[in-house]
Amino acid sequence: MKISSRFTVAVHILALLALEKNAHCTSEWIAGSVNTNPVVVRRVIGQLKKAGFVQVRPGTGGAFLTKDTQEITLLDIYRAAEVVEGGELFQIHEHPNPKCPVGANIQAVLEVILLRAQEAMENVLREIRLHDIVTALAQKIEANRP
Amino acid sequence: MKISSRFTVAVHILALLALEKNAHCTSEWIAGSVNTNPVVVRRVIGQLKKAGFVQVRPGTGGAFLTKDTQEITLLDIYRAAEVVEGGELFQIHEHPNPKCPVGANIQAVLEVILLRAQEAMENVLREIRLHDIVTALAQKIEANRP
DNA sequence: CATGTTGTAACTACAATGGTTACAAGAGGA
DNA sequence: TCCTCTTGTAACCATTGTAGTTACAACATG
Repeated sequence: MKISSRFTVAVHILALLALEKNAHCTSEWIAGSVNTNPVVVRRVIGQLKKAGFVQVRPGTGGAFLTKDTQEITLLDIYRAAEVVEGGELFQIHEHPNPKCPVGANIQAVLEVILLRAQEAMENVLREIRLHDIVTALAQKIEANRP
Repeated sequence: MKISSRFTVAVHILALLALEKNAHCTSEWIAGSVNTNPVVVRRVIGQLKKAGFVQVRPGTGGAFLTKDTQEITLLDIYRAAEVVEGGELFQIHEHPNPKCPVGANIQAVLEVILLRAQEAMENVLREIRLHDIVTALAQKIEANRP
């Protein structure tokens, strides 16, 4: 099972808000860029609000960033999107037989190793900031200009 | 969504085969240690067979390792268990709007970063061998002896 | 030949995902 | 004031993966 696309959708949304500061970023408009349903966008934005990354103008609508793009790492977004329950990437099979020497100890042995693997992945995400994404996007956009 | 416990079940099974070389390791017996259904065990063993890590005695039954525990890394087992389709950990949302500058470029930008994160995780798994698991288990078993 | 095991199919229950419709509530403009 | 637009949320749906279960033909060995 892959990590839910909620994460990359969240990154997409935040990058959009950063690059289109002056647009009226409604869920409908954002959904047009992501190519999904406005409600899906609102759900993700709800999580980004909870994380304190964005706000939404009441009534008239439109989301905007409330943090500097340097202050948001991909790991922050990953956590905000809640794509892995409890933050634990690996699922260790539960209730192995405690009367079997292997069953009694396998969990403890695996736990430390798999946590290390998870942290290695998260450390890469921690090193990337929204600012880096936006910069890379701006470069590509510039390069593709006719 | 977490990574399927098929992976840790596979590690459990292989460790069991390594530590209990002389036992008659039927799917029923293994299932007793993992605490699951024999058919679940047979399915995982089927994948481990495909990967060339084990064989099963025809007729009489019982699985056994066909590789040295030093030759099997956790990454090998992870791949054999096929816990993430296509080997790609992150799912990038498909078909963003190519007419939007962000939509047209976000996939390319994310792809390289997320692949890097995935590889960091896999590199940790690659460093651990079944032998290390078995050694750690043996130590814990010894320590817990009354 | 009887026994025990495997491999596989088929079915189930359950959960997460992503999409969709619907609608009350709120803010601002005409 | 009323109309319009947007949001937040609930509810529902189809799809998919997971993990467990039953059932059974095929097969080797004692």
